[in-house]
Amino acid sequence: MATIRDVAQRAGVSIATVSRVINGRGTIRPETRDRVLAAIDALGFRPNAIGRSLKAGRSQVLGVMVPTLANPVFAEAVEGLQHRARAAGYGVMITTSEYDAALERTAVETLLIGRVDALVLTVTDPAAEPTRAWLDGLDRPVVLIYNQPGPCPTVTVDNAAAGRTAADLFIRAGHRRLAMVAGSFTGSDRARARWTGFAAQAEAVGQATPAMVEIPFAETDLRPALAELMAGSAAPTGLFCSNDLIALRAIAALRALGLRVPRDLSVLGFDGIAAGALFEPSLSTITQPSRAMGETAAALALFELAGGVAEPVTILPHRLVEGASIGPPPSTSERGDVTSPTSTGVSST
Amino acid sequence: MATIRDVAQRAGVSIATVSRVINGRGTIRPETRDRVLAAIDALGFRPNAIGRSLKAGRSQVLGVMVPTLANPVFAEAVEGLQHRARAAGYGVMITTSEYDAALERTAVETLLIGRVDALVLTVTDPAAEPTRAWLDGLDRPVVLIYNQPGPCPTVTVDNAAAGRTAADLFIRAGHRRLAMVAGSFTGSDRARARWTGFAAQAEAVGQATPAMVEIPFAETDLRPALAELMAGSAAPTGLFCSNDLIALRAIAALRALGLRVPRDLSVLGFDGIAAGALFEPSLSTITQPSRAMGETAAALALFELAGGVAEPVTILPHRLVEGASIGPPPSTSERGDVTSPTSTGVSST
DNA sequence: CACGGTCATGTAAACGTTTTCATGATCCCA
DNA sequence: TGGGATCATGAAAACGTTTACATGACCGTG
Repeated sequence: MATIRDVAQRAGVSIATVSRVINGRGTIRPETRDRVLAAIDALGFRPNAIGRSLKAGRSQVLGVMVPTLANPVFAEAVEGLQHRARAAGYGVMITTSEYDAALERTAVETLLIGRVDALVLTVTDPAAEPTRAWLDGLDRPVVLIYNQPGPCPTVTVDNAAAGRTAADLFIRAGHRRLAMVAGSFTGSDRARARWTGFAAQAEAVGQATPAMVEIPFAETDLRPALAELMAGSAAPTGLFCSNDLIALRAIAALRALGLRVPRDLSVLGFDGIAAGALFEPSLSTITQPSRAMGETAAALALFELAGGVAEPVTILPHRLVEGASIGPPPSTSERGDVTSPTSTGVSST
Repeated sequence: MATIRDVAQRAGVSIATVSRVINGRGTIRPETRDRVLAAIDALGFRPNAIGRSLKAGRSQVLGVMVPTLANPVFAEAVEGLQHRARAAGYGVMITTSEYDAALERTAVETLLIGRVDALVLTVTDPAAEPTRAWLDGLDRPVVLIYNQPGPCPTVTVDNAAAGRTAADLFIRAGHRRLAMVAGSFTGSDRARARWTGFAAQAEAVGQATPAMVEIPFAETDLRPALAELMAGSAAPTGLFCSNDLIALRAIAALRALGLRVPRDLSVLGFDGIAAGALFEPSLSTITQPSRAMGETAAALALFELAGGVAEPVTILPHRLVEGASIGPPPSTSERGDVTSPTSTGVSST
């Protein structure tokens, strides 16, 4: 690997001159510049970013942590972020927490050791205590994405409002008994915010508090939980899923249970992943502008690196996309009964 | 930000001693170690990876380039790769090429400038000439993933064999006219390999060469292309899609055209993304072990960094997952006709 | 023609580590 | 009790850049 010194020697100049040529700083005699460029070319010299970073004190790298890349929402955000970062000459180091609050800290630690200039994170809950503590102990710009506004500038949608919109949609379609399912209400601040808006709106029109169903993130089979939820005469007719992946799994599980969407149960997702629109029935969902969120987060991080002070909260617009997975509630008589298997993770608040 | 010098001063020792404590090298008097550790703790000192890298000549970072993170296949591979890398104390810098061969070179350049120790890449075609040239001009370990074996160690599945398996599946179900659809046969070496096996197997049993349909990667509406393909009496009864995303879009497009899967057309995907199994009809597909491929690629890269010489080709097993999207071919009479709209990207070889 | 100013380039320090070599202290055993 | 081995630590060089400062050549002007 050629160094700046090799180039200097070959071009018969000092390393300072080479550096000036590379960075276009100072004044150089055209003939000298040509000699240097020729030497750079001949040796295939590429300035060493590490040496450069050491001197500059900056690495030109953004660190990103999301729960998983298996959820297209995060993958898209990272893609947008990466795009924006590259445009600014920044690289992106990535890591995943796998929805594990304990892993989060060490994962971020990995990024910090990699000496990223700024961080863009989605954590389980920025307000929860172990997290909040190390979060504002960080000595670099941090931008939260998807999270509820916390101790750092946050790029998100209005989850509570979206929850209200969700309830409204069901209510206007005539539903009177609602439920919501999420990976973990306690472990995800955004799921909680959506729940809050959802439940509040249902209550505001005099309905009972919706049922609350939690299924572990790793669990892909929703049949037991949904069978239990749907058993009995007080079963909900509208189901709000805290993300599209869960919504699609729910629809598949209901199908397996012999229930049809939206005839027996109306389903609403959240996120707006591409697969939802291809589904039959097409998934009604509340879309987040994931790519734009990633881009915005990158922009904010870069802005702070440039010395700016970012707005504490940047709310991007969510949008209701009506598909075919929501219909009118069934009249109680026309729904077939489901046999309830083993009880799993269902609670009512 | 505290440096090793600050720690040394506070602990009343030299920086060499601090370094030894940090890295557990050499022998240190317990009492001295404690003093140093206390100083590190008090100052919140974290060794600067840049200084460390400069000295070591290694950055402890792997660079990854995939076409996009929007395809769960790549996202999962990156997740696996990241996981494996982190276990070895390596970070992962990521970039996407957006399926653009011209962008690939500059994207990799970005990674190189970031001084990654090794690269894991999916390129459009490692054998195509501009690519091949810069690919083996690289001065670091490079591992290809998903690509056909090229000038560097490659982690992939046997795409040609998978193509044959695909054809076999259709043939055994009684299909006599097949077609394959891909984003770009010329731009994707793996799509081409699948095609080769697929077509060869069809021909081997005396069938006509399957029809070949190309749709640009960005195009999500397959209706025009499929309408044209399905028009006329010689329409195929089996459609092999070069990835699951395309397969799901195809099923949705066929539905929109009034055609049913598998009654009017059997569909087979490739990749094994999670959404496929949730679909109605569930998608028959050939799964690649994406996460394992990412992990393996990381392992190979790390192995080469450790001085090993990786096998030129690592073939991981693909697996046929039979869903409900493949059935017997329709008798010609029972299929409804389709009106053919504008002609687009259909060719027959 | 002398002198202030610009131009073109070189010298050397600095960034934060790791590591080699050197040094003094301590130890063990003959 | 002396001397080689081991222990504990320090001094300084090196990694590859950037950049402040220095230097000499040249130019134009009064």
